[in-house]
Amino acid sequence: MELSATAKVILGMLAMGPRSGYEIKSFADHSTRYFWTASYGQIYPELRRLADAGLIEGTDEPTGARQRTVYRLTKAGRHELGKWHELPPEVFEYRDEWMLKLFFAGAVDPERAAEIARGRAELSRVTADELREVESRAEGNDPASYTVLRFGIDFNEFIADWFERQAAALGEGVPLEKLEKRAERV
Amino acid sequence: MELSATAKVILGMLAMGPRSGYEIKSFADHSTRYFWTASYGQIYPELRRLADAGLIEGTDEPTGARQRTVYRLTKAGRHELGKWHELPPEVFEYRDEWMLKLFFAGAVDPERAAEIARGRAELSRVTADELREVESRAEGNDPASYTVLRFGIDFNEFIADWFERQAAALGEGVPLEKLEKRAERV
DNA sequence: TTCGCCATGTAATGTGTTACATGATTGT
DNA sequence: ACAATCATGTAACACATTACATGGCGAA
Repeated sequence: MELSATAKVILGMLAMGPRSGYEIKSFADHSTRYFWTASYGQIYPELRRLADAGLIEGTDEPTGARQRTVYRLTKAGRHELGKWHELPPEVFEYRDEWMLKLFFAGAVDPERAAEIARGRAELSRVTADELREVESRAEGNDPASYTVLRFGIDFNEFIADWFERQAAALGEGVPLEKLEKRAERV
Repeated sequence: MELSATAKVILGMLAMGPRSGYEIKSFADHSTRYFWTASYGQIYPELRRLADAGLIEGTDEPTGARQRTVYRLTKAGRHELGKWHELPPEVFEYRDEWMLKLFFAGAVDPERAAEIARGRAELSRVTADELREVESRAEGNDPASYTVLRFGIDFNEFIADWFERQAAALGEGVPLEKLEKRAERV
């Protein structure tokens, strides 16, 4: 059975414990979203498909009159998740508009190159800060998921440092002190 | 005017010089594909749309009886490209199945974590080698596009080194970072 | 003559986001 | 009473890949 992108994240999260669709989404927004997103428009229909296929099962657990369905893995679901997990990963997608603009800068507007590099550095600096926030709130992480988080932090810091150096090298009319201040923040 | 993802790469490449759809595709396959892909199914329809909108114009330049249409930017196209280039970049997408599997390894199969980390390292090592190949064939790169290439190499090497270290640590059941922090505290 | 490359294009299918729509509960 | 959050779901639209389909050219 072929699992959709959203099925993979749903099954994985249910392996960590029973959850509602809403909880899957909000957990994803604080964890996997940096490398694997999921939207309601995908989650709810997929939850239904997975239940129809017998990989998960939902039980009604309302809060007062507020409807709520909590899903958990079935034996078949756990088996399917295990089969997927054993397979060599295949999906790797990276699309970065900063890189595209920088790539064309020479033919479009060479003066802009350093500015783009600085912007890219800043983006990764902000992302690293967000991830450090996630890290400070995380409790009892197992080694593997902590590794993923740590990778996010280190790799974004690497990118930020790298492009700050390049922005200086690509040389433009930004006062040096501004670059230096940014470098000090590391 | 809103440019589609494919319009951006087409316009940028035509700014470097006139090209056929086929040439745009093969150039993209050797340059932007690492951060911005384009397929024939998008390129040819988009070429028609851009020509209809007056941003590019095509002239018939067949090779013998083999049909061939070479496109170049119009004044309006160059203007539109410039407007896009000035805007702060917005698209950043990163989807990595290795990270997803590693993230769930604790709940699915902890023994597999080190293996996934090693696989991820290997993937980036191979990509870095491919990019070094591209670098050796590249001639007369302008500083900005060379920066993009160099970034690809350095960042993939960083990832490969990082995950090789982690694979060793995960093999022992503890991520490196945690060991280091523990050592610092003592 | 066959293979690899040049060259253009369409159709089916899949994937995913965004906006919309509805309504309950909790804390201030 | 209001805002934030909990909670579920659909419809329209956009985007992209893959497979398919066609055919010429040049070299071994």
